Amino acid sequence: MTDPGFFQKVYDVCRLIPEGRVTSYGAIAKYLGSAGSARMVGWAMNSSGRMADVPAHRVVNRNGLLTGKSHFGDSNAMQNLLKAEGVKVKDLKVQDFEKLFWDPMKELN
DNA sequence: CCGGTGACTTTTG
DNA sequence: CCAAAAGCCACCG
Repeated sequence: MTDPGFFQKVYDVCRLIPEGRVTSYGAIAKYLGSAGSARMVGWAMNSSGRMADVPAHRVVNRNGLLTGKSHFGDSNAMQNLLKAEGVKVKDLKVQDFEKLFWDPMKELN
């Protein structure tokens, strides 16, 4: 709390993602000031389930591809969650990704 | 302090 | 077009 690490920030940003919107690991990493540590963002999500309930399904890779779906348990879980929020997903890929892309740098400033 | 690790990203072959 | 490698950096033991 007094010493928020990278992970803690990642959780916070993920929870700030509005429904029906998505973002990329790199964007979050960049927002945190550590561009290039995109992998750490994904890794943080891996622990997120144990430390905090984070909508990791709103975070996808740079192509809008649901790369992390494998960690949800079922391949359809992540895709299903996004669809439930109004995000169109096809073949584990976000449709209109550019339109639904939520940039913390821009939105949160 | 050091090494392993990883849900990324980009470049090369 | 598909496959592989490297660069990247923070957390954990």
